[in-house]
Amino acid sequence: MAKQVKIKDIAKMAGVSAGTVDRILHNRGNVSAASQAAVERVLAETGYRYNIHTSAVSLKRTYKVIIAIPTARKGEYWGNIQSGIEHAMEEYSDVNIEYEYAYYNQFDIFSCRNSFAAIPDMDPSAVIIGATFVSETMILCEKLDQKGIPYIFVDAVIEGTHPAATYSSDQHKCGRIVGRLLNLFTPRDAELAVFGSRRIGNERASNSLARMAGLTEYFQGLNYRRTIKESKISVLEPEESRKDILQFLQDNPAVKGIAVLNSRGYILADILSANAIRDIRIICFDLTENNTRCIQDGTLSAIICQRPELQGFHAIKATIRTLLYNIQEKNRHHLMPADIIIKENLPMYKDIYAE
Amino acid sequence: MAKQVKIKDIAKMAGVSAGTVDRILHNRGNVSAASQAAVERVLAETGYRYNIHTSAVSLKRTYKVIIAIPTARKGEYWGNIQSGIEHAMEEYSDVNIEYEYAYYNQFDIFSCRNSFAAIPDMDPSAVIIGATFVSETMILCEKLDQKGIPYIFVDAVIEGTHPAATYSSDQHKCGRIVGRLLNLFTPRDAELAVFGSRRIGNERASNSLARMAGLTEYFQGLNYRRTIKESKISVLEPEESRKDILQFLQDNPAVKGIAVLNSRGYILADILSANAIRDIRIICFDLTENNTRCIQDGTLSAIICQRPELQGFHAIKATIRTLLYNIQEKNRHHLMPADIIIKENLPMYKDIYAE
DNA sequence: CTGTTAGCGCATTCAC
DNA sequence: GTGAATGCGCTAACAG
Repeated sequence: MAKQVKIKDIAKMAGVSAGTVDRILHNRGNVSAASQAAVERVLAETGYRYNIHTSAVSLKRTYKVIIAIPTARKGEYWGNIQSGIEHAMEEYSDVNIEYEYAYYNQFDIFSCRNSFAAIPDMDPSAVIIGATFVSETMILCEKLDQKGIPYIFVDAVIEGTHPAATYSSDQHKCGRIVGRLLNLFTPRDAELAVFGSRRIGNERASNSLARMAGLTEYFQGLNYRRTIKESKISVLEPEESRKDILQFLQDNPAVKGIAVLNSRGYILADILSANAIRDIRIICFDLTENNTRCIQDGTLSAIICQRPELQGFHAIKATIRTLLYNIQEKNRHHLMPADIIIKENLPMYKDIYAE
Repeated sequence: MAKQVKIKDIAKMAGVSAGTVDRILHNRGNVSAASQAAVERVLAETGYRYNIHTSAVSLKRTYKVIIAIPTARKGEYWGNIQSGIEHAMEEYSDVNIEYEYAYYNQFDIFSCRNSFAAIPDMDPSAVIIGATFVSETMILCEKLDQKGIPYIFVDAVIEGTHPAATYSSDQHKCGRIVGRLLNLFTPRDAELAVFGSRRIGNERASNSLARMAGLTEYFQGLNYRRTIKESKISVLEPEESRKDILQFLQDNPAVKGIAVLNSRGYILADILSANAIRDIRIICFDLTENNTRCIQDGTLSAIICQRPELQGFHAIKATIRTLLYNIQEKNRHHLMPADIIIKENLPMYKDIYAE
């Protein structure tokens, strides 16, 4: 509870006026090298940080943050990220920050391309990016890099970019967790299966791949072997997908545990219950409304949840830090924990918000 | 992003001056009934909330929060609650809030009694209570009620008190979770055991009891029966406890899964590994340093964690809300989720803090 | 009882 | 280039 240093104190210590300190703090220029050096030394010594809230009162400019994420409904994964974002915006409503969405359809690469193309001209102070399509995201980031506009990733991190911060989960570790849970939920002699997404190149494919690698690694680390089959679910052709899945199960009657490496576990769960198949355990990702329902009625055994609200919430906090204190943070990559959700602890997660 | 209403706007709308609005906002008195009514109506209509940060700039008084919790080291349960508290205090350092600890020894009822007795005379604006001993806590709360000092519970909620907010977990549900995990980790024909604390009346006994009830209920709900033995661990007499435990295991060789209903699972784990007993699965509570170590080396199978940092963090936020906006919140009881931590997701939880 | 004024930490504007 | 002056939302002290 040491008394906070004020801008006037800094000015006095450096032998200049408050105005000069302010010019340096927000590098507005028009400062002599001598003053610059003197003030910066005092700034470093004291570790001074101005009060963003009182600053906001007199600050004229307002920052505009573009949120580039897929469209989603309330209870879905991206909807939860959005909730966290809006929650944080509300909490920091006294800071002069506006935001605007640049939505895109996560199943449509052209929609993403269009949406992202418009962003650099929206005059953003910063951009929060929920990346789905790798090359589209890289193109956007390159433009932002050129303009010196900071960007922050949620959910996934795209290699080769220069984000100011990232909030995501270690998908490889998530894959290991799924492996362990499958192992727990099924007898050792049962066969297992992994379901990915049908389409490649889009839809957080990199996440799915990392999860797959982790899962595979987990089973390789065991001192015994388990049989693991592979198949896919197609969201776009549900009827065909349904037939494929039933055929797969008929062909592989020994499969008693299935990992779905995305949020569509409920689709599989619904198909199984519609066909009165009750002895197959399913694990998938993301605490969406549909998955919640299936956990409750027991058709889904576990969900891995990566705290989307918290990701959104933190992304805004990081944005504010980046824009207001213009310092580079040492640890830019923040990993969310992977919560294991089963029927017994599900109710405790339902009302919990970001912060 | 609707433009915020300011105190001057309220004054204009109600036909009074800003000074009068301020007097009403902080019920400082010296206001006519007519003005009071007019302003309150506008306040309600607009849903106005003053900016606590700019307020703090001109506010003379400073609030003093007493933190009444058990002493603990950094990595322990109460240490984590304390981290959350200090983290929040740092984040809100611009608001005029001071804090002071009123520590007590969670194993010594007299220490608690002494510590709590001094609190009402410390001139607190609010008190955050980590309750261990029920009657001592009730006595304190009664005094605080009389003085009109708000208090907030973390970790446990004591019945018959009137807290402004509570942050805890549903211990009964936690017990069910432990039951489910025990069931998953052990073969159906194995016997199970539950270890509580030796001393009664203290040490979050109410938490342990609720956990026990939930666990029992879980096993009663199964359509088959499992044998569950009971025993205790004594922290105060470790050597004797060690012998008791080994004796217990010798007497009950069929026991292959043990639930420890508090944070001392590592004690049991250490005893088992010292005696080269490897086929017993242990589950306990709280992500302390010792338990972390045992999860890592595999001697502990799972931990239930109730986000102590988050509890502490939220307790401070609630304190600030209570003191600064003096409104009663509808939902005073906030339940933390119970995270299931196993070897595979442990590393993801290690660095995560409150917010 | 009430409106006015000064001042908090800060950003901005404007003389110098 | 720089300091002094003004205003932001708010509280506090003062005069009526």
